[in-house]
Amino acid sequence: MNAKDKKIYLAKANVLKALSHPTRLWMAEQLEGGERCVCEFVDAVGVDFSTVSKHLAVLKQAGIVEDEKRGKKVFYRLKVPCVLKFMSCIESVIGSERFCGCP
Amino acid sequence: MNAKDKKIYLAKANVLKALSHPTRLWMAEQLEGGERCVCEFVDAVGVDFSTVSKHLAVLKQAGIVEDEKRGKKVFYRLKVPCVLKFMSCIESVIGSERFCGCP
DNA sequence: TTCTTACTTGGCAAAATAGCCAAATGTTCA
DNA sequence: TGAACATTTGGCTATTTTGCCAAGTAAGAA
Repeated sequence: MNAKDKKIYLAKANVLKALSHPTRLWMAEQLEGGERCVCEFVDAVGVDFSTVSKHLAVLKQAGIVEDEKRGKKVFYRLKVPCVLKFMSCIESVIGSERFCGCP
Repeated sequence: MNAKDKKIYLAKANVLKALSHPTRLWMAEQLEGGERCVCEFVDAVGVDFSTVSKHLAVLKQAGIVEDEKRGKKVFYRLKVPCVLKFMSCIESVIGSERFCGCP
């Protein structure tokens, strides 16, 4: 790995890192169904408004989502929808680890 | 998000988290070309032996790679190759952020 | 203009992560 | 057996991440 490679892999890893939090991943998947405002996520996720806002900022900074203010609300939508295409594969990984909902 | 959803998204996020480090992502991609022993990574990455070993342990714990000891060496290989299928998409994300090698 | 709604930002403490060093383990070779 | 090699583990510190609270901003309503 030379310096240029390091930069590229750092950039790629940052995109993955943005998706590697349960709340952020869940929100990104919700956006597959179309744009949502911040308040909708706050209601559904059950954490502080500021926490949701910061999570969305991470996804935005990574280039995964974009936002638009309309009136009092800010709507977020997927900028690069393919980012969730590989979820069936991720599911097969956790499947291979015999993940289940059991206690 | 109920308790079961939380568990599932935590598990999925863990797989992504395992890949969200430049060194681990690079190593996972190298494994697409076939198995490698730890020492090969140490030489290429330029970081401590113990650090490489710990990174590989993270990938293993996530279910992405598996290892096999043969003689003195431990070989790692991809357990779920599809995990890297979405890299072209990740590249399009960093492309959309106008990522380049420039300073 | 003031109030309320819908956010974002700054600050902080707790927890997790990264990478180094030193020590321990397991395997082959002399 | 003992030395050398390949790797893992434990321990430590520096850095990053997370999530809450409080304060700040922007837009529409009264």
